[in-house]
Amino acid sequence: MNRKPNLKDVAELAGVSAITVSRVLTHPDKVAAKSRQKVEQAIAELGYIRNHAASALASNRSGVLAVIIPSLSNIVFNEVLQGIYSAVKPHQLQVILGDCHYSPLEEEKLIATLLSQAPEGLILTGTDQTDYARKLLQNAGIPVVQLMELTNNPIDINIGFSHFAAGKAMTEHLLARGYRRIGFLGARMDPRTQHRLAGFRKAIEDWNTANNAKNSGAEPSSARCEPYVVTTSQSSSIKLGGQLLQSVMAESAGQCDAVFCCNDDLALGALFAARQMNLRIPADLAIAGFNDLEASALVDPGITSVASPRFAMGQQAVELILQKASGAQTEFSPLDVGFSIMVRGST
Amino acid sequence: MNRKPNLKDVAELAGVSAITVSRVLTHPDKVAAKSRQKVEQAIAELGYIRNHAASALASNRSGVLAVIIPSLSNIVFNEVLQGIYSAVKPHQLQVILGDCHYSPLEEEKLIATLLSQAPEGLILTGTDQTDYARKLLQNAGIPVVQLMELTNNPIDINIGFSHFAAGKAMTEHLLARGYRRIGFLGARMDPRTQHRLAGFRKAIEDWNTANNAKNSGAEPSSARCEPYVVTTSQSSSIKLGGQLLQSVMAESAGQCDAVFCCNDDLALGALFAARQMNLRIPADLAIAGFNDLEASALVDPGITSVASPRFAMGQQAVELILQKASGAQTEFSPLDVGFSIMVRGST
DNA sequence: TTGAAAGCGCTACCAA
DNA sequence: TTGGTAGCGCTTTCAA
Repeated sequence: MNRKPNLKDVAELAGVSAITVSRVLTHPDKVAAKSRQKVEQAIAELGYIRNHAASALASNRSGVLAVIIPSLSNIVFNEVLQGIYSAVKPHQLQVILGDCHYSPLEEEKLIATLLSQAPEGLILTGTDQTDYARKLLQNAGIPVVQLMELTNNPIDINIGFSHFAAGKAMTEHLLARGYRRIGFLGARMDPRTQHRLAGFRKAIEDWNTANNAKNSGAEPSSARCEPYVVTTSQSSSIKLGGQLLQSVMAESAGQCDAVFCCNDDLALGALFAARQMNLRIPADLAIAGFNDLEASALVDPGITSVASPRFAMGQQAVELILQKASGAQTEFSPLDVGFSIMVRGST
Repeated sequence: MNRKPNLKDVAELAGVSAITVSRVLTHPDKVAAKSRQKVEQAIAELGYIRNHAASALASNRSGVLAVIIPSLSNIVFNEVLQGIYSAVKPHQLQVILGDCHYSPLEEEKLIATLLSQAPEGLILTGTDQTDYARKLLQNAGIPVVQLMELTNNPIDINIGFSHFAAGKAMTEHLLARGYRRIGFLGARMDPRTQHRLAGFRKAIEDWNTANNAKNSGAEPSSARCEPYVVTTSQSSSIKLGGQLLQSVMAESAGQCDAVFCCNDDLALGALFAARQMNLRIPADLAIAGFNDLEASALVDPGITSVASPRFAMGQQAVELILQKASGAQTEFSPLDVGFSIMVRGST
């Protein structure tokens, strides 16, 4: 026989019926030890591998979890993925992964494609899906997680933290440290980056308001905090961080005394460039980042950054999907996993 | 109607037969424009999504490409993945990805699992599969790529470069620069790392032999090159690079004048640690790495490193799989993509 | 604990 | 260009 063996072949060899073989594969404990042994031996002998498509069709369970991330090159999503894989492991689930390159339209297409696999659940990054994508997902009848970021209008399950609050908190940290001419370096400007920028602006606005109130009458100009915002749609890289630092220095006529980088890649690039410009850090220039990458803690000085539980978010996403899929009627209000500011020498 | 619409529903609504709808989905050009339009409208109206399992079962084509990498956290494999995804895009293929954590046994299990999806092809990292895994793959009757590394006994298609040659070439570079007390810092010690180490040893052995021949009679000890090898099975990280540098300095009683790190993470860590030890680079200590990460070019001094075409390897793997799957009888001898040494300030 | 029959939703094959 | 028929390999349901 040359074709691949199927259930029936195994059954014949083992001297049982096909369904018994099927049971050995899915509920081994519901089969008598004797039969099970015979079946297992037949499987080994034939090198039988169960046909997933047939199994999925008959059982209406695909055993597939779909995941869409915005970028394969950004290590941040790798950590989320690791969490997802670690949580998936004990359950018989395969992950199919899509990369939407930060594009909601690509994401929409991917969703349509991935849904045809009838996944048990779907994990998305961010909360900015197209209307059509939302509709597709609502009709799909499977648990959906929007990860990394919070929204008050989730499709289904929502796990993340407020990038606005994080951006605001980091800016407040810089203000508290006495920096008053603060630059914001932003690349790619995806929604989460924009929220960080909004938080940055709000913190400065609040500070200026509060400060004006105190010093009313006095010359306000010297007491104001001056924001310098430099952004680009280019995708983020270490190198770009150095370039953006030069831009902000040019724009501020060298007055900028701190930069808040929308991620740690930019921050590292800014740090390297600042060294070459002979700026002392943090005396001449403070540098803050976002994501708390390993390198940020190890460069000298260490870069102050925003940490968030990425691995745990990935795990939670899987767990909540499985809970929901198994019919638990728990209410999943948006789940805020929080963030923390890792203060280091750069600020 | 509450259940999900199927082909038949679409067919009825469009006033055609089921098979015509199927054709619209797979070979739209083989259907009259008029019918096609009706069908497409019906699909949109019902929000129909084709059942992949049924399609795969009936057609015996899964539309799935299986990929196994040793680590999700190592950015090196991300670049390979990006190549794979970019090549897969124009073809209707979904990627299912497994992470075997550098373990051949986990890899074997993953192979068995992934094969049940009847993938059109399978991409593996490295050439160190278990015997059972090899047997599974040989019986699977699908194109298999072993990527990243060369072997003279490939399972099927083999694309990569010689890590031995690269390790040797880098060491020769250090020797040519005049370094004589060279350390090798190795972490995780997967097969490719071991080949790099073997290349390191060979280069030094060759050099000592050649040198002995020239200076026969003279005091050989001062003319010998001294290798210091420090390895650990811990997984690689920037931080670990600093620790290993300290070990090699301790072991060599501070005599070590160059370190070849098995990857750039270690090299970065070594660089940061060397700075804190007030070592001038490359005067007091040369540092060489492997993989040519972005940061290696941007730190000061830049880290000399081995570059390889990772993105292109991923692409090629997909392309050769598709070629082979479509019956092209090309002979695929191991494909050496080569490497290059990026010389920078650190050496 | 085991088995027989039916059918999941789609596509290959052939015929019109 | 279109359609009818059959069947992919498995699991569900029900009965023994």
